[in-house]
Amino acid sequence: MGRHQALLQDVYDRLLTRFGPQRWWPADTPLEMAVGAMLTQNAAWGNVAQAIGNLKAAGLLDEPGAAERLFAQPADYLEHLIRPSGYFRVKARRLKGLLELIVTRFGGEVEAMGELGLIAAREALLAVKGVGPETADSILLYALDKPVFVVDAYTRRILCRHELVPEEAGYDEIQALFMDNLAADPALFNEYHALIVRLAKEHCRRRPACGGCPLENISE
DNA sequence: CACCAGGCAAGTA
DNA sequence: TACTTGCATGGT
Repeated sequence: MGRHQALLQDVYDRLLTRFGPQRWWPADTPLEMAVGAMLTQNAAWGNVAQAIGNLKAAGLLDEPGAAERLFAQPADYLEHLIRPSGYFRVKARRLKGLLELIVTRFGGEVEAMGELGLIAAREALLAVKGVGPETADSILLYALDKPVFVVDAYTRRILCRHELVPEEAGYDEIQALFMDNLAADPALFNEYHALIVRLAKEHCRRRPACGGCPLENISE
């Protein structure tokens, strides 16, 4: 464990006290979670929710057999349904790639990926075009319950602002800060990431300095 | 109107 | 390897 243990725990405690448990990921099934992870890339969640709503209304997320059914749809139909989430042509293609992995290697069951273990599952996910570190880790944590910390743009912004990581820090470096300083607990990582997103949405939207921010005056 | 949102890969030098 | 650009919608 590193030397920022107490600080990161303090930040977590403040966020949890302020906002309460977030109960993430907002999805009914592991497949819906994975689809949402793809669609939310550089997109507002409200738009993603519309896209997911379209998929549900079309019956394409109803288990069992949802992955196979989704995978079987023509590209232009998928594009049409996910259109509100933006980048719809690229995302339809990428979603297809993720579904191919799920269907052909795991019998259409997202959870079955967990049997590979953390390292191998992450590798398999990252091999899919359109799945980068954040998307892979989101699926590992929120669908497979693996102890991985998810780093997103908010996490980076907050850490930089409080000078806990350098501006040029890479994904792995930021992830390591959390994972080297906290117990490898999926429930903790789950809640922590969700709380960071909540903080960013609620508080740090267009505010030069975080007045009244729960993270004011954090120190080592 | 401009700007941004829970990224990622392809193109360029 | 390091930097830049394309992708696209809907809300503020």
